[in-house]
Parts: sequence; C-alpha cells; structure tokens
Amino acid sequence: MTTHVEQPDLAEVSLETALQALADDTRLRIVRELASAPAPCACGSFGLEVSKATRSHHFKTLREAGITNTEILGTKRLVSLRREEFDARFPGLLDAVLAPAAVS
Amino acid sequence: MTTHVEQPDLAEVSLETALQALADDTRLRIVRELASAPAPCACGSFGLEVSKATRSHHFKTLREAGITNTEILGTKRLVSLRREEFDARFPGLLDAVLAPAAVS
DNA sequence: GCATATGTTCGACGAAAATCGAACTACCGC
DNA sequence: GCGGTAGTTCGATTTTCGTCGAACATATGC
Repeated sequence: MTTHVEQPDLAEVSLETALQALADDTRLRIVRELASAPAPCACGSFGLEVSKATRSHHFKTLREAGITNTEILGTKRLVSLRREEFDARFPGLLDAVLAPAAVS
Repeated sequence: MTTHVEQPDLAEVSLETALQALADDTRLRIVRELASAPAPCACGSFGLEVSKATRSHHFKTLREAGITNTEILGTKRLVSLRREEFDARFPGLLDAVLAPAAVS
C-alpha cells in the first residue's frame, strides 16, 4: 500500500504562492515534464542538473504550493500534478504556464 | 506630446521573468488595479503602503517584464497594461492571474 | 544483517530581491 | 526664478531564495 506526503488544502494556497513556485526555471521544467508524463514520476527520474538536496527542495516547494502530489512507494517518491484541484483553484493558470512558447 | 519609457520586446521576455514579476503581492495589486482601471494611472495614484523608491522599483519590474507600458506626461508617469501584446505572448496568463479568487 | 538506492533534513553560503532614506532630475504654475 | 509635485537613481540594509555537502532516515535485495 502507498501513502502520500502531506499536502496543503488548495483553498489555503495563495495566488502569490503559486506564482512564486512556478517562477523558477528548474521547477518549471519539472511541471512541464509532469504534465507530459503519462504516469507519476520518481523525483530522481528528471534530468535535473542539481544536487539531490536542491532537487528535494524544489519538489517540496511545488508540493507546498499545491501544485504536485507525492506518493511514497518504497524508497521512491512518485510525483504527479494535482491537475484538477489546482485548475479548480486557479483556472487557466497551469494551462497558460504549460502553453507552448509563442514565438513571434 | 507624450513619450513613452523604453520597454522590452515581448518576444524577449521569458515566462520565468513574467511569472517572477507577477509573484509579488504589491505588484499583483498594481496589475489588478490597472486591469480594472478605465484609463492609464499615475504611479502615485495607487494606495500602496511602500515608499516611493520601492514603488518606483515595482513599476520598473513590471515594465521590464513586458507587463506594463509607461507614458510620460509632464511630471507624471501614466501606467497601463500591455494587454494585447502580453496576451499574445503568454495566452491566458493575465486572465488566470486576474481571475477572481476561487473560494471553495 | 549489511550494503545499496532514494530522498529528506540540517546548517552554511552566496546571489538575488525588497525595502528605505537621501540626493537628484524634470516639469509645472505662479 | 522659485517652490512644489512626481518619479528616478544610488547606496545600504535586510530578507528571501537557490545551492551544496554531510548526516540522517527508510526501504529493498542479497
């Protein structure tokens, strides 16, 4: 059986917190990868060029901003987007962030 | 005649920069006020509880993120949203940020 | 049990950002 | 010209954030 890591009630996440969490290149990369992944990913499966301490910090930031959910499976943590909940709280925000860059 | 303060080409503004600029309570307040204002506003017309040096800094941040336009009119600076351009660059982002908070 | 794999937590450090007062610039009206 | 108005720029301070190594925790597999 798997448990999940504690996560905030979306109602208590402010827009500022959400934007703050998204306003970082590394975390943006994680969110994009999660959005295109068919299933939850282990933290280590991202090709991030940072130490595991830093990586853990970024995943924590995303989780505490209500953007991701973390399931504990053995020694791994399976991370996924809280798509529906987040969309309900901040309609359109993830879509806008995930939209392909408009090149002019 | 009015001139405008130099502003970036939206194509050169990254999503990260835009999010960074929006991820601040004071600036979020400014953007919301601008969105609901019928006409460009002078910097000083916002009820911000910060010094004018700080205020100037925030307006600069928004301008450099391509979010606002600044017109010089006499001793005043008239600030307005670059709505259409910004929407073209980051579709849906401003809408999401300006959406009324979803209370659950 | 023990080595390994996967993350987290704990300081510490440097870079970046928010804030301010003070000095400065530019313009307006009298 | 002069005083007042509206912002900007500068330097300093404080806070926040990203980053890391090292120590720790926990589960797996042999």
